[in-house]
Amino acid sequence: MPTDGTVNRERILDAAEHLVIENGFSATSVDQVIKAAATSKGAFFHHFATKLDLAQALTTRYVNADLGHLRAALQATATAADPAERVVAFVRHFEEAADEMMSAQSSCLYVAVLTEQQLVTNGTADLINRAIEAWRKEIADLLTAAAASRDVDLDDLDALADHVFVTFEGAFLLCRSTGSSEHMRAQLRVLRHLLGAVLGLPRAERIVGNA
Amino acid sequence: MPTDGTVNRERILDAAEHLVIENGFSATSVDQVIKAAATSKGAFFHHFATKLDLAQALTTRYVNADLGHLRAALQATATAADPAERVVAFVRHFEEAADEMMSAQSSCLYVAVLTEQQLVTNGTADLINRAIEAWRKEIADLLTAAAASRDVDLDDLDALADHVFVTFEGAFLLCRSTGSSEHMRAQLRVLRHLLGAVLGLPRAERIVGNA
DNA sequence: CGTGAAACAGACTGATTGGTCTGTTGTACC
DNA sequence: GGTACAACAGACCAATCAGTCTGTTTCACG
Repeated sequence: MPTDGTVNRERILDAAEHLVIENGFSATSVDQVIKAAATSKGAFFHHFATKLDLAQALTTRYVNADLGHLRAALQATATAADPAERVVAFVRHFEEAADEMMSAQSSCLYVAVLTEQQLVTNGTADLINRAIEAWRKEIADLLTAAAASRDVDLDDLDALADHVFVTFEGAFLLCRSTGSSEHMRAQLRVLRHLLGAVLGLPRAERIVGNA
Repeated sequence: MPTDGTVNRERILDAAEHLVIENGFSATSVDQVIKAAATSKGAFFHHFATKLDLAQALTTRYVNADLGHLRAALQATATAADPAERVVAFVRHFEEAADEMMSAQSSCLYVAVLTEQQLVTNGTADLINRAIEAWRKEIADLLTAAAASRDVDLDDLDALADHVFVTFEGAFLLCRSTGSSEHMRAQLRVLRHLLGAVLGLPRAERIVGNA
């Protein structure tokens, strides 16, 4: 093999991810990506057959990172004694990382992908669905344990679990529109309070100890 | 005046709104809009100076419709006796309209606009911000009344009010990704339960009477 | 040391893009 | 009935687009 191509490929993906999140997929031209990655057309189409291929590769990598964050949060809260408190700690974990996350990216790649029907139908949305299902499953498990230990009845567990994803994506859009990134942390905090309330946690435990 | 131009202008906006929500703004060409509206290039650029002008006009109209829905929901629940129950009724109002809304549009124009930085910086996002602020203000008022009547302490009212917008937008994305529109109603239902819980409504009132 | 293939570089191409320009048509008003 | 102007229609244009093609460099392996 000649020089390791994966290095340049990652550089292209880095540049493309930033541009696509910032401007959208169709609004980002291959030439722009090439320029930002300081590479050439030959290199780009050596690594990606078409521009749609780039979207797939981009999303695959992003989904994997996303699932990494999910696993990290599960691991960080695995030691929690009470299942309901673990749910709260799980959300707080992202709350504490919110500002750093928002300074690294102004929005979410999922938003850019799901905006364009061509990316939804070409299979890129399926990659995102895998992430959505993973979040749903893991959070539903956390909620099941919490509901059981507190003896509360949560009538649509999957939908409640999905609400975490919904909050993330909605908060990303709120941040974009207003131009202020602090909404992410604020919305995660709201989510934490709401989940605490529905799980019957005492108010003091919900309010105190903010990130 | 010759034949009323506003009729054709509205036809162009209708066609553009559908295409932009479905495919995104940059992925929608002026030629596509012209074809869908069964009109000509001359007509298009007679009504809109540039393509970005179309985005502004599109968003202005969409925001006004959005604010109309907000006002309608406020009016429909104005008769509610208890302020906390009005909050729940307010959300249920959208819950009942969710399926119809999702069959009319597969996503939200706000998502398409906020995806592209060029639209955020050119002032189109400011139009959306007006809508966001209106929702925040009205819902914060509802929540203030509800919190007072129930003697509960909601520590960040604006953020909690914003969570309604966040839920809508996040649910739109969830629907797009999964391809199933029922998530909108489900997420609004989750929102209703969560708000009911944080306002201290008895569980029976939260669960019973689903849309 | 030669050879084959991966990893580029960049000139080139046909199609599409947003936008312009030159008309033509309809009609309100004098 | 002339005239002025809004409301179109559609040919046209330069720029940009995704993608191709022909080379050149680099290196593992025999």
